[in-house]
Amino acid sequence: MAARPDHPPTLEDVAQRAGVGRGTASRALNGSSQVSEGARAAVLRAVEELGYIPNQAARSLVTRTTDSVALVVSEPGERVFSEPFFGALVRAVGAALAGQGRQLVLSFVSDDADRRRLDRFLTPLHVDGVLLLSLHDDDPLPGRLEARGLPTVVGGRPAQGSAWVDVDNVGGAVAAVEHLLTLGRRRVGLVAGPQDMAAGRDRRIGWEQALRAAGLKADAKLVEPGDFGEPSGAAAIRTLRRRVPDLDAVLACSDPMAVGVLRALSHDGVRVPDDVAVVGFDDSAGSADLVPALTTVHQPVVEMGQEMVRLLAARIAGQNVEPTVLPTRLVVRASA
Amino acid sequence: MAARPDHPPTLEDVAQRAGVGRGTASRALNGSSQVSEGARAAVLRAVEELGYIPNQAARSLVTRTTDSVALVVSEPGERVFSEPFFGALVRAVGAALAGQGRQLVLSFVSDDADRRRLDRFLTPLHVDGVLLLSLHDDDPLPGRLEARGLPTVVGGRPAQGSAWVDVDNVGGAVAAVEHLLTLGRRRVGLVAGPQDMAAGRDRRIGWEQALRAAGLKADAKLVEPGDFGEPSGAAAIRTLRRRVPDLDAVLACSDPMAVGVLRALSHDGVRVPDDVAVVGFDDSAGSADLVPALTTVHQPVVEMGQEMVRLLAARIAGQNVEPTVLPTRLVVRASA
DNA sequence: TTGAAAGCGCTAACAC
DNA sequence: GTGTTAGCGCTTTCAA
Repeated sequence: MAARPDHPPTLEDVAQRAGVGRGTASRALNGSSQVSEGARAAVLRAVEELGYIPNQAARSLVTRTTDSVALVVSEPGERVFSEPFFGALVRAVGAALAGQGRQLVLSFVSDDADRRRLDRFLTPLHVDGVLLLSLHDDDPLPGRLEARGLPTVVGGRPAQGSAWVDVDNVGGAVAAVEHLLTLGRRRVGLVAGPQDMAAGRDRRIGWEQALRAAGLKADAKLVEPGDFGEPSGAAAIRTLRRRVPDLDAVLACSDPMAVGVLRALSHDGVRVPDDVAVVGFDDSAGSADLVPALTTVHQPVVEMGQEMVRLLAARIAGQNVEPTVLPTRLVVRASA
Repeated sequence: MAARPDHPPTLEDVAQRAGVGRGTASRALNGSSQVSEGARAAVLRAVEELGYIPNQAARSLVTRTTDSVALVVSEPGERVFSEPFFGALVRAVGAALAGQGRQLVLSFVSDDADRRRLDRFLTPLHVDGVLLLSLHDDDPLPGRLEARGLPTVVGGRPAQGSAWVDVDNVGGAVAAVEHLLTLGRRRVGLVAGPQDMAAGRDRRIGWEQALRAAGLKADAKLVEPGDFGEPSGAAAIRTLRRRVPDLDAVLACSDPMAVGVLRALSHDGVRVPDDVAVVGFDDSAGSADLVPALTTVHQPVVEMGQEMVRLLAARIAGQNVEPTVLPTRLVVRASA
C-alpha cells in the first residue's frame, strides 16, 4: 500500500518498502551499475508489490527530456488525411516509436491558430524531436524548429538543410515508363500530380528522363496534371485522349488517380491494356489489393515511417544523419 | 534575456522582469481575477519580451493534469488504418482537441508488448483521459481504464457501462433498404460486414428490420458477409447473385465493399441500377467523391470525432454523460 | 555502494 | 492584491 491514502505510490514509497534510500531506488530503476544486486532485487520487488509507475512529469522536470516526439502534419487542404497513405504512415511511425519507448503526439496544422498553438508546444522541453509531414514546398517550420535546437526529420520531400526521408519518385517513374516502353508502347501519357509538390514534380521528371533516354520526345501535350484525387485522374485521361488520339499508355501519378483513369477508360469503352496500358503509383499500404490487376510503382510507406523514426532517434542522440531516399519497386501485374 | 545563460526563461525570470513576485506572475498567466490590471499587463509584457513558454512538466507535477488525451486504436488486424475512415476520424479528433488546448497522443495496440507499454502510460498522471477506438467486442481496456479513474470514451460501438459514441448503423441500413423498396425492389441482398463487430451486426439488423416491416422475408440466403474490404465485396456479390438469381438490389455494408460490388457487377456485364440497384455505406469523409454516382448511407465521421472529444471533456470535468448515437443520412444519387 | 539533500519550474496556501 | 514559501516526484551531486 502507498503511504498516502489516495495517491499512487511514489519512488519514496518504493524505497521505503525496499528498505533503501530514494537515490538507490532511482538508480536501480534506471539501470545504474552502481547498485548492489541485493538492493536492486529489493527495489524491483517493491515496485512489483506496489504497482509503482514512475511519474513522467517529475522525471521530465529534471532530465529535460520527455520520451515523446511530435508528428506534425502540415497540410494545404483537408483531403489528404482521408487518404490511405496517411493512415499507413502514421501507423508505421507509431509502431517504430513504440519500439523506442517513445510516445507519438500527433498535431495538425491548417490555420494560424494551429500554428500559434504549435509554436508554444514544439519546444525541446515538450518533445524530444519532431517528425514533419510537410506537403508544400515553402514550409518554414523545419527551419524554425532546428533553430530552437529541436531535432527534426522531414518526410516526403527534400527540405534543404535538414534531415529528410523520401521515396525515389524519379526512379519509380523511370521504371514505370521503361516497363511501358518494353511493352512496345510509344505514346506514353502522364497523369501528373500537382507541380508544387516534390512528389508531383519528381514523378514527372522521371517520366521525362525515361522517355528521352529511349530517344522519344517528352511532349508537354502528353502531360495533364491532376490533384492526386480520383476524379481528377478520370478528367485528366479524357483530356489526354482527346488531345493525343494515338495515346497507347499512361502513367498515373497517384493511387486514386490511377483508379480514376481505369474507371474512365472502362466507362468510355477503352480496352486496358490493349488500347491503353496503365501504370499507377501505390501510395497506400494495401492498394495492390484494391486494384489487383494494375501494375504499380510501389511506395514503401512502412519503411518510410521506420526510417523517419530511425533518423530522428539518431539526431536526438546527437548524431548527424544523411538524408535517405527509399527505393521504389515496380510491381508488374497483368492489366485488367 | 533569461537570467540563466542557456536555459529558456522561467516564470521566475518573467516575474523579476515584470517587477512582481512569482505568485503574481503565475496568477496573471492563469487568468486569476485576483490580479491588478497593472500587474497583469506588466507580466504579459515581460512574457512577450522574454518569449516565455511555460514548462508543462513543472505544471503537471503540481496540478496533476497534463492537458493531453490519448487516442488508443485497439485493433484486430493491420488493414484498418489504411482505410480513409481512420484518417478522417483522427483528423477530426485532433482538430476538436486542439480547440480545447489539449494534445493528442496516438497509440496503437496490436500485441502484448503494446498492451504492457500502454498499461504503464494510461494513468491519470500521464493523460487526462482516453479516447478508445475498439474494433472488437470483448476489449477489456475500457473497464480497466475507468477502474483507474481515467475518463474514457469509446468510439464506434456501445461498450456497456462506459461512455460511448456510435453512428446509427441500424437506422442507416433501414433507410437504405426502404429507399430500395421504394424503388420497387423486392429481393434486396446484403453484403454484410464482419458479424463480430457492432457496426457489422447493426447494419444487418437494420436490413432485417426494414425488410420485415415491409412484409418481406429477411432470408439468410440474401446475406453474404465480407470483411469490409473491396475484394470481399466483389466476391460476396458474385456469391449472392449465384445463390439468388433474381436479386434486384444490394446493400453493401462498407465503402470499399460497395466499390467491389460495383466493379464486379460492371465486370460481369450487370447493369446498375437497372438489373441490380446498389446502396453503399460512406465510411470515409470523401467517399461520395470517389463513387459519385452511388447512393450511400453517410457516416458522420467528423461529427463522431467531435462528439467523442466533447463527451471526454465533460467526463474530465467530472460530469456524467449519456452515450450518443449520431444520425446517419441517406445520400441519394442516380446510380451509375 | 549508499543515504541525504539540493534542486528542476511551477501552483497554491498562507500571511501580509 | 501581492510576496513568500512549501511542496509536487524525480534525478543527481556530494559525502560518507
